[in-house]
This record gives sequence, C-alpha cells and structure tokens, in this order.
Amino acid sequence: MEKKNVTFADIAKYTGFSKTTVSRYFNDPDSLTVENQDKIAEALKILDYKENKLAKVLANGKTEIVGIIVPNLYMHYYSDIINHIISTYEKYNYKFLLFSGNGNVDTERKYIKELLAYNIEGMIILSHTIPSEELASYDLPVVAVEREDKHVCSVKTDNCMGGVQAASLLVKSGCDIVIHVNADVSTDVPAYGRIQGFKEFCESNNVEHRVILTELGNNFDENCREIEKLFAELEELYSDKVTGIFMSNDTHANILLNVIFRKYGKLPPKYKIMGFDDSPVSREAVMPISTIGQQVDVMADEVMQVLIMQMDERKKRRPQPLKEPVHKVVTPILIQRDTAYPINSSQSM
Amino acid sequence: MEKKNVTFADIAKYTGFSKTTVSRYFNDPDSLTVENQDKIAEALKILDYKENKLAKVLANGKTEIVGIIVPNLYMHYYSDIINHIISTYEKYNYKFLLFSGNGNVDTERKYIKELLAYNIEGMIILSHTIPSEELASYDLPVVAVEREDKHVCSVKTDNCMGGVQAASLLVKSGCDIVIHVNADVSTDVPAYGRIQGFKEFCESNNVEHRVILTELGNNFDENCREIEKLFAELEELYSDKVTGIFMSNDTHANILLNVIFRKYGKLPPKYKIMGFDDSPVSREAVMPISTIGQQVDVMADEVMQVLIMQMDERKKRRPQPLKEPVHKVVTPILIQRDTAYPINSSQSM
DNA sequence: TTGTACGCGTTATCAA
DNA sequence: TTGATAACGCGTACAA
Repeated sequence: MEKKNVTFADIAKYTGFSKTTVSRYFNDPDSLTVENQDKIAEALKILDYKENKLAKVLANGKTEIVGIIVPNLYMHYYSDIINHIISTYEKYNYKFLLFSGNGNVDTERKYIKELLAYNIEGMIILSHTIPSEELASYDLPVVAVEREDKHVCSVKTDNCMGGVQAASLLVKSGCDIVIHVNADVSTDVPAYGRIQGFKEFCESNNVEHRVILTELGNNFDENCREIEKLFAELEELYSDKVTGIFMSNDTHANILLNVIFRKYGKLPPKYKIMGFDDSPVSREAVMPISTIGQQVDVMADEVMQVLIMQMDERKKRRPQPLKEPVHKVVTPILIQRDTAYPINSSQSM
Repeated sequence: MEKKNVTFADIAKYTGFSKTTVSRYFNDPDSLTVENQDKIAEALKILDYKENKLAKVLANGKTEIVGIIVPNLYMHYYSDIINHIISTYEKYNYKFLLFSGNGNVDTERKYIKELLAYNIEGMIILSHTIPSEELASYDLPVVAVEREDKHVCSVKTDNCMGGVQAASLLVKSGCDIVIHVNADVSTDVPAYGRIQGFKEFCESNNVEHRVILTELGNNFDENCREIEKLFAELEELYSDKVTGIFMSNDTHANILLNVIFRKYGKLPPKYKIMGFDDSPVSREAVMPISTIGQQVDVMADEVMQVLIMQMDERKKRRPQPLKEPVHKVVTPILIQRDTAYPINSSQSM
C-alpha cells in the first residue's frame, strides 16, 4: 500500500546508468553527454521522480533552511518584516522554520535546540529575550534584527536619524516646543537611539524640547488611559505654545490623536503629532498620521545578505570566522501626512 | 577545523554499548537498566551530544514538519492565525515551514514541491490560489483554512452566523434599515455565507434591508474614495432612517467611520456600523467599532487537530484514508463596542 | 536486556 | 565521461 518514492537507484536501473551519474545529472549536468542528460530527464518524468532533500542534506549537510525566532506575529512590525524575509525565498532559495517566542528564555532556548537538531544553516533573531552573547555561543550564523547585538551580526534601523527626522519635521511644521514620549529603554537597544537623535537635534538647533520617559501600560486600554492623562497634563503646561508630540510608535500616536479628536472634533493647529513605524494604523487613523517608516524590505534583504555571507563562509574548506560582528544600519523614511507637515507646504485633507 | 558532531557511534564507543542501545535510550529507555541509562546519560553530557533529526527522519520518515502557505502576513487576519498556529508547537510539537504566496499559482506549486522535497507530514493552506481538487491530488494530509475546501479537510468560521449576528445587533441598536456592503464573492468561499446569513436574518424577521455587492478597490486610497462615494449615496437615499451598515471587514468599517466623523465630528445616532474580523483597527478607531471576531485560537487548534488526525492515520500500518473530507466550523464572536449596541444597554464612551 | 546488520536516499572519493 | 563504494546518523528486524 505504501507507495515507495522513486529514488536514484530506480532511475539508475531504468536508464542503465549508476546512481552516481544520476546524481551528477542534478549537480553537474554538463559532465554528462547531452544524450545521456536527455535519457535521464526522460526517466525522471516517466517514473515521476520527486527529489528528497533530506537525503541530500544528510549527505552534504546543506539544509537550505534558516530558523527564525520572533516574539510574536501579532504586532504589525514583526509580521511585516517576517513577510519580507520569507519572501526572499524567491531570491535566495532559503526556506524558513518559524518559531514564535513567548518571552520565556527557556522556551526560546528549546526552540534553538530544535532548530539545531534540524541542521539549520543560520538563525534570524527578532526576539529580545536571549542575550547576544549566548546567541554567539551557538557557533552558527546569526543575524539579530532591531535588538541588542553586541556579539552577533545585526540589521537595524538608524533610530537616531529617525529621532532627528521626527524632531525636524515637528519644528518645520511650526512647533514652539517638541516633546518625545517613550519608554525608559535600555541604552543597548536600538530604540534608545531615537531618544538620542531627538535630543541632539533639539539641542544643536536650540529648540525648546522635553523627553518624557514613562511606561504607558501593557495593553491597549492601559495605553488609552495613560495617554489621556498625559495629554491633560500637557494641555495645562503648554497652553500657549504650538506643541509637537513625537510618540514612540504609531499605536500610541493614534491613541493621542483620538483623544484630541474626541475633545475637539479635529486636530487643532496648535498640535502636531508624529508616530513611528508606519504601521497600518497610521494610515487608517481619522487623520493620516505623519510617521517614521522603517524600510522593511531593505532590512529583510540586508538580513539575508549578512546571513548568507556567514553561511557561505562556512561552506568553504577553510572557513574564516568573522573577527567582528557586522552591523548594518538602514535609513528610515520620513512620511509626511496630515498630523505634521511643513507649514508652507500644501497638504491633503 | 570542522568540528564533527557527536553521534551514537561516539556514545557507543565511549560507553562500550552498541549504537542500538544508545538509540533505545532515546526511543524506549525502559528497555535498559537504570544504571545503563545513567551511563549513557552521562556520556551524552560529557561528549555534548546534539540530536540530529534529519538522520532520524531519513531512517523513519517522520519530519514533524508541517508546511504552511499563506497569501501574505501583511494582513492582520493572516498573521494572527499563523501566530496561533505556530504557537501550537508547544502543544503538538510540529514545526512549521512557512511560505508566503504571491497569488501566482505556479509559484505556489513550486512551494508545494519544495515542501514535499523536505518530506513534510502535512500542509496548511490559507492561500486561495490553488483549487482544493489539486491540493487533494498531492496525496498528503491537508487542511484548508477559510477558503474553498470541496476536496480537502478544512476549518472555517461560521460566516453565516456572523452575518446573522451583525444584522441582529444592528436591528437591536435601533436601525430602520440595515445594509450589507461586500464584494461579489463566489458562492464556494466561506465569506459568501456572511451575505446569506445577513439576508436570511432580515427576511425571516421582516427587516428592511439591502445588500450592496461592489468592488471597493484594491488599496487603501481606492477604498477611501469608493466608500466616500458610497456613503454620499446612502445619505441621500435614507436620510430619514436610522441606518445600520455592515461592512465586509474592519478596515472598511473604519474608513466609513472616519468619513462620517470628518463630516459630523462624531458618529450621529442615525448611523450604526458593524465591521468584521476584530482586527486591531476596530479597537484603535476614533470610536471602537462593533464587529464580528473569528475565534482564531480555536481555529488554529482545530486546524492542528484535523491535520494531526490525518497524519496519525498515515503512520498506522494499514492507513485508512478519509472517505470524505472533514469540515470544521467555528462559531464567531459578536463584539459589541461603540458603533452599534443594543439601544437599552449602557455603553462606554 | 543487548548486539548485529542492514536500510533510508543522497553525495563524495577515488578509480577506470 | 562514468561507475563502485563508502560515508552521512539513525531506526529496526532479527538474533543472541
């Protein structure tokens, strides 16, 4: 009943060649005469041969599989970049075994162990739970994405420039004071650069500014409450100034926008808002939100290039491990929409 | 330089047992004496053994890998359900090779071929491009999710009930007329049920209703234009009636809400809106949108159960293929928020 | 309870 | 240009 798969042995028997020759047909076709190529090609069709990569892998060690560990796919940023990464299959031919971490270190270690058991050729880590030092110890090509990356290669957005861009647009849109609201992030994660960029731009341009480092809660409802409170405070403090607010992400920017909209029925010219991420909510908001977008497609491609560089090195007879991890930085894109735009430019409504 | 992996042979040599015994340590530990178990356990640690699933698979055929083909991860619905599916790893121990289709049939066929080359045990198909008849022909356990499923097992939401729930809530919230806006979908895709459910509820309850089957465009900007036009028409037609509008998804519902909000600065009591999907935008809107949510977690689990049932059957000595494909239907959840709620209930603002 | 011998389907090595 | 043979690492009859 079990239909056995057709193997090289069957093709060999059918054509009268050896298994070796059949193998060569796939891996170095030009070493056979054209006629013999045709013979084998025909046999493959007639017997309906289907390739078996596992056997191939066992023999030569190349799985063409890359492992990915992502915190979740619920947040748009992650699903977006994963989408781009797995779409590189067309270009680079690597397949992806995907694990969704749950923030638990031991669980994610288990994932890695499992991935190693399948002889994956490399790992892409978007999760933040395992320190890069440990990642490096697995002795496998790794690329960290937008996370702490001291000991491994990485790709990240130029968050500092993002901060500059945001501050700059707010100023151009006529703000007297600009405020950045963010969580009190650790200095070694890329997001910290946003705060730095924001500050540096304001300081070197003598712009009145303020950075508010505060937790806005861990779910949407908490976010709403906290942002409402925050806005109430800001209204009192800066009632006489055109106020630019750079929120840490689009979700928060949108909540702020909604708070204001519910109060005023519109966004008063007194307020300018910037988000970060260019996630769908920034377009879908009552009023399209100006934001900083990561070049997710570029990042995905960089990730694969940095990974492939490492994986290819390992395939050489005398691999030379990298002396220092490579860190790629991708420029973010300023996206002007309706909540902040240069005062003398026309803008859609 | 190449550090060879430790194999059963090494463990065997070290402990003085045979490879077979080492193998048994993993697959049937109780067949060894406790002391010998300990001996091997220790050797494994000392030599730092790492399991090699590929070799195992080549020997016994069980990859514990399931292939997934999804249209994209950009849309929240897909990333959400994929997230839940891959999270079942904890429960069922299957790993997932993920491909993102691009709507091209040949490309997706190539994906399937690749998946088969890795001896995957089953496939989960969310993409709509390949007809179920062809999927069935691959002679591999398959589960289709929320798509045409005539010839393969499937899991889908009870769209009909979703339509009923939406219409019902709109009526309860005081509408004189209820309108359903949807694309002119084919009768064999689950989404068609929504239209049916909506109609049936209205007819059997003598509710004035209308179904508008129209294309709203293929991108956000087109959507906005079309929905704006649509709303203008509806305003003229039903100016004297409390109008309930059930949009085909939350994104469209949100756009409609925004159109209304920009015009009135609020949602006039004259209008009630329902979305579908419970996607993030429905919560993040200026006004939380009432919607119909799919029980994505339940669906993910059902998917795996239906798949595992088929995969387990194949592992038996005398597998009995299913006579008829199994179709699981999951009840949707009515989510009352602020754009439609029973008139005599209190509601948050 | 443990071991021997072979198979899984391919690639690599060496020889012809 | 082609072939024979030995890996790759593990599971599984079958034997002891």
